[in-house]
Amino acid sequence: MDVLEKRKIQDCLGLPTGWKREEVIRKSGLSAGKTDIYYFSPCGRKFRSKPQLARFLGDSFDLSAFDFRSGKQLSVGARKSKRLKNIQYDYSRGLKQDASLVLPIRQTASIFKQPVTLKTNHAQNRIKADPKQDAKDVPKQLFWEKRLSNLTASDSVERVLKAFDIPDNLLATGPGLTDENILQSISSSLHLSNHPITGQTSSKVSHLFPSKRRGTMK
DNA sequence: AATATCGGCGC
DNA sequence: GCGCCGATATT
Repeated sequence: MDVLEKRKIQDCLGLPTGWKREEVIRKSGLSAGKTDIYYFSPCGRKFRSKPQLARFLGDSFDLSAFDFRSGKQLSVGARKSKRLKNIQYDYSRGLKQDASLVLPIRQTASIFKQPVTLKTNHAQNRIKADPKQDAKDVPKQLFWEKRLSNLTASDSVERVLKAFDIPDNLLATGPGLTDENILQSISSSLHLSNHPITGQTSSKVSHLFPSKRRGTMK
């Protein structure tokens, strides 16, 4: 791997997942030597200015502290200090919400051992298929809705839309679940099933693990 | 036509 | 001086 490639990869570190920053040096003309900065979103779209980036991300993102040229966040102390040696490397703030586009599918792999019961309707088998039990929902990962955290809706010009406000009588009970997670959870429930959508119906504290297990939104 | 590159306006 | 984006070159 050559030096240039290495440099590019280092530029990627610190940027939100999937985003890439490119530095192009002009090699001819009156402005030879000048460098242009480009960003590429996870879906491959190119951005060549901060306003363009802001238009794409929408109003819910604060890019005021983001320096487009350097790709870094301006630290609060950077104003008066000549020494820019140790800048805070927290770019995840500004672009966080738009990060990777991982589909919200179940990702349980076969390498994770799970109990399996073979069921047949053959007369000699003790365990037969139980229609009631089989109709139950397949198990989901706890707080699987968090997989939707980085997904946002876009309008016709690919501008990210701001999420709806939700009624304040809806409360999340899981760790780190935000209002956006709730909205995404409800939306996906509407999309995936015909069943009525309810909030948490069982006790807040599980009788199995009274001290630990918490409920989540259905 | 789409993309890469440079010019140059305007703050 | 420099960011931004239109103009022009390139594929």
